[in-house]
Amino acid sequence: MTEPPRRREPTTADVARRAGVAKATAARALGGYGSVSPEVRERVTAAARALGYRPNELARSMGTGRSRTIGLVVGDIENSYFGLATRAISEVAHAAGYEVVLVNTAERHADEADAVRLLLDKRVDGLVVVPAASFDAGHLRAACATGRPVVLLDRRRDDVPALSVGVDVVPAVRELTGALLAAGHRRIAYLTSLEPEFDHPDLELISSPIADRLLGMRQAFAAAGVPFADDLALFGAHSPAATAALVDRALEGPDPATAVVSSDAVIALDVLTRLRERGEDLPERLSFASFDDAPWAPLVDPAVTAVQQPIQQVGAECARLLLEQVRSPGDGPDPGAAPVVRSFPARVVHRASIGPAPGPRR
Amino acid sequence: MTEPPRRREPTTADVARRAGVAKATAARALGGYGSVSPEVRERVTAAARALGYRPNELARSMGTGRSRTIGLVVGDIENSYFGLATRAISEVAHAAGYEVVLVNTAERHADEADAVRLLLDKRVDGLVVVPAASFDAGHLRAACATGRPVVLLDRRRDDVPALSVGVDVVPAVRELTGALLAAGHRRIAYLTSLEPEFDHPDLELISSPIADRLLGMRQAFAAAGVPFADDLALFGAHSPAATAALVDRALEGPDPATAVVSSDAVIALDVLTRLRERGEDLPERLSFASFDDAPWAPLVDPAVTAVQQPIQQVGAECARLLLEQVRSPGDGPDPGAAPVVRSFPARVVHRASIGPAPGPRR
DNA sequence: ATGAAAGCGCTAACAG
DNA sequence: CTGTTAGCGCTTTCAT
Repeated sequence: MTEPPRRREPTTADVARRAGVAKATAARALGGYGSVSPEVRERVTAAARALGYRPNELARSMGTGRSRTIGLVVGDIENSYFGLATRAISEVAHAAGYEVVLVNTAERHADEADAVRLLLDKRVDGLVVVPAASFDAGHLRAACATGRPVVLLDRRRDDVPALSVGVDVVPAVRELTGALLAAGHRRIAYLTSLEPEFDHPDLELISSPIADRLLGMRQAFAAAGVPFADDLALFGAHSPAATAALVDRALEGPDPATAVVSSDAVIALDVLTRLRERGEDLPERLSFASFDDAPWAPLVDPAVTAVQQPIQQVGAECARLLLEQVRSPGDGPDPGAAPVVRSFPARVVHRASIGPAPGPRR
Repeated sequence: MTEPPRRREPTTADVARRAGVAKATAARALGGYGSVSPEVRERVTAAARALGYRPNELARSMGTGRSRTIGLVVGDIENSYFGLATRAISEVAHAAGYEVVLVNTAERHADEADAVRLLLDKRVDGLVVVPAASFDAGHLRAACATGRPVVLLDRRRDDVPALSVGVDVVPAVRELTGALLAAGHRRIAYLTSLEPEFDHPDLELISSPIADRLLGMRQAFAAAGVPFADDLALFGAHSPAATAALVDRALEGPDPATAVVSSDAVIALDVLTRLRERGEDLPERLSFASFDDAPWAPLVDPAVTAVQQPIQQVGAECARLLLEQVRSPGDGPDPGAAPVVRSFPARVVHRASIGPAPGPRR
């Protein structure tokens, strides 16, 4: 039934021999370049089929210098936010005949740098990176310097000459915060998984999405003429336990939060779990909202108000822009020019988890 | 600051010239094989650093015949079940110095076949595939025939000489179904996204996980001496609308279901949404359970009883077995031998969504 | 349109 | 230990 497993895979030379033509001719017919007479092409493809020939893409890439592969470096695929982005990117890439090499860095900067280097060594034609929070972007600048296109996903870096595609959350955050302020909340906690070491004046550089969220909150407070106290901007929600501790911190002490906002859907789950454990009354005595409108948000009790971010559009656009550059080399942004940023607007989905601020507790 | 962007990337030859040694010597020092005197090695690495040399992995792979890359073909990464598997696989692979090329097939058989072929053409060292439901596994057999190791994830195929790693759900399904039967349920609906065309005697071949679920249910019914009516095994829950329609079908008619079980967490969300819309009383008048214990399962109301599947372990083991074969070529299973299967047990997490079967409705 | 031959950047086999 | 010489399988001149 099955043909005897050949030790050596057939090459263009084998096909050429069998078809009685020169190696180059066979290669042309097989590779679909140059020109071959219909008759010869037919003979060659027949020989190829008979031999079970398959092109060696490695060799092909070596000759052409293009691998039809793009690299994707993400902090955490199991966060469905990035899962959706990954899906959109690979969809677009695949439609254009490109493959995606995925590297998960667990948000570790060193792994990210290694990944970028290795992908470049593997000669990917372009790179999509979700940069982990870090002061150092040398690896990204180095990547750009190779001349291969790089696109930043979800996070901007002013110090990297690459375009970036993300979500414009500021207006949505303003709206959300405004709604909370209008409901009488003054003490609003914000939880992010970002490490406390990054709670730093250069936050905009280190993690633009977090900076944007904080910026939107500040703007809303300012518009309402309410002083913004950033003692409730809580960093380090990277695990259920850590998040629980931060929730406790927000809800205890002399001037506790009356509303909690989580920076993504993963944290939201941990926050909600902790709030249940504490027996908090939502939305009567405590309000809650989350970034990322997860599919379960409408189903929990109370249904969670969320900032919905069009991450699939972001991913798709990212891939499109990258492939555009991949196809027209030298078209990348000048290392000197201002970084180009494209963003898609987020919107607030109002649900039941926000209520009027309660009177003093107990 | 930044060195002027070189048009041509430096090669071993450039490094060799600058270090005043032969190309092969430089290559040895850089590639970490053969033997070089410490002194020469130092000189070479210095030259490499000065030139900003980076190895061309493509060329390296071409010479060695190994790409240190494995292919991963999955139906749907945005389903966090496979997202977790992907994460585990890439973790293990990465730790072993392997990269992962990911292809999403949207469960389309043709895309899967193309992906497998293309990955082999790109000379991946091995392949992890979650085979989409299909009668035809020719592409997988062809992959095995190349001699490169292939491991099947989550789904078995008796007609493919590859090992497979999955979840043993049968005992858990028996337990879950037994619990429902003990609670008095007789009409239990099961919803799967598998297309109705696959509701076929060869289900075991087409999609072993679905076959297993049905098998476990049948066993539990048999053990309870209750006839199993498979008119409630509902296929085609591939979209919110389709799922809603199936829920309606299960809950209407002369002999409606009193319990619903969904085949995965994505479907669970759609089912719950529809049940809300219909105003069903859970768990008083209707019971519900799901495969995949999603993180939100404890948070919805009522908390969802679920079959928890150790997909991360499965993914990790899959990668381990694959890499083991990758490293010892010729160690793969004989095409003739019985396929090797490794599986990890699922367990039932009992929560509030299952209650006693109600009396007649209305 | 086809053939011959020269690379792509590296590894590998063989001398010295 | 180091240099020389071939490849790996394909693309790409350059002739013819």
